[in-house]
Amino acid sequence: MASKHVKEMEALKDHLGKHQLKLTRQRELILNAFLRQEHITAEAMYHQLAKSDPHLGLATIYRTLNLFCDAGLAQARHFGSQTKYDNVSHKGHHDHLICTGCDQIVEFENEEIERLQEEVAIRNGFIIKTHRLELYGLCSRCRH
Amino acid sequence: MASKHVKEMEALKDHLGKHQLKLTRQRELILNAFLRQEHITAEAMYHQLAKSDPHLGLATIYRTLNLFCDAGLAQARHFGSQTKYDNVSHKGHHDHLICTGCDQIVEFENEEIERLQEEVAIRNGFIIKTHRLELYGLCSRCRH
DNA sequence: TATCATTTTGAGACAGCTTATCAATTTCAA
DNA sequence: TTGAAATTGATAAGCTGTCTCAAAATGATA
Repeated sequence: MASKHVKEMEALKDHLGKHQLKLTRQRELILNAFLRQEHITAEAMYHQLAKSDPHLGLATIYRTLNLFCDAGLAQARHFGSQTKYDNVSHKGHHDHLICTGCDQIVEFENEEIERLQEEVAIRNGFIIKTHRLELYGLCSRCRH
Repeated sequence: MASKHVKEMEALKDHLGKHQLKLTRQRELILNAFLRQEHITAEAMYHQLAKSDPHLGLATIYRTLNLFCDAGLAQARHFGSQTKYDNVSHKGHHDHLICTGCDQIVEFENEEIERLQEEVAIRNGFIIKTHRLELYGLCSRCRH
């Protein structure tokens, strides 16, 4: 029954504590559901959780996912008219190649790019927590 | 009076010709305004053009910017709840270092990263038109 | 240049996604 | 246990962007 996501739970509690926020049943519930995903929309999570908790409100899902973003557990990404919430803890960070022709998304990782990002950050006195890299263009099929 | 953006104008005419579309006063007007920007939202362009053309409708701006996307002159990018239209002919991408402590934004460019992005794209059969790279973290002051 | 089928426009209605509102409930420090 | 403060759920409201449609503009053709 106990969650396997102890580290993330601690991170959330830490954030809550630092901001005079409270740990609620809904927040625990949504966190556990969220951590099982790689990325998900609020709407999708709403329907998914409705099976076990029919009275969990959509607004609460949105609020909570945005809270996770503040806490550094999630990252919002806007796609067309929808927002997807990425699970930051999911196997490192993956970047995205996005085809503007067919909306196909290809995920990739590139250590060399990550290393150079780190370098840029250090040069500017920054410590990176997360990043977002999206390459927009046309995939081989959409190029005609 | 004549536009300096001859090449883009030709590209638009070419697209129009191939799709049984017509060249209108509004399309010329919006193209010239658009090409002066690096990126802009439909709303911003609406207000900008309202000064000289009070009766240019917002729907027309949206339709025309989407047309530019189809013609390969523009590229839509979703940013928060808004859509920004990038001027594809504008080269200088600047990427961003964003401090989550004080919201300070530092712009940077890194040719090596750009080169690696290109490499990743090619490996996946993509042709990049634009990209977006944002590094989130803490600046030297906010690190405590 | 006049004709006219076709496309485009402008204005507002409409739709989808997200946030704001607010009374009722829950949390948690004392 | 108590009570101030935060949170929730339901729904209204807000924001972007698209659709509708009558009127106007375009451009191929004569």
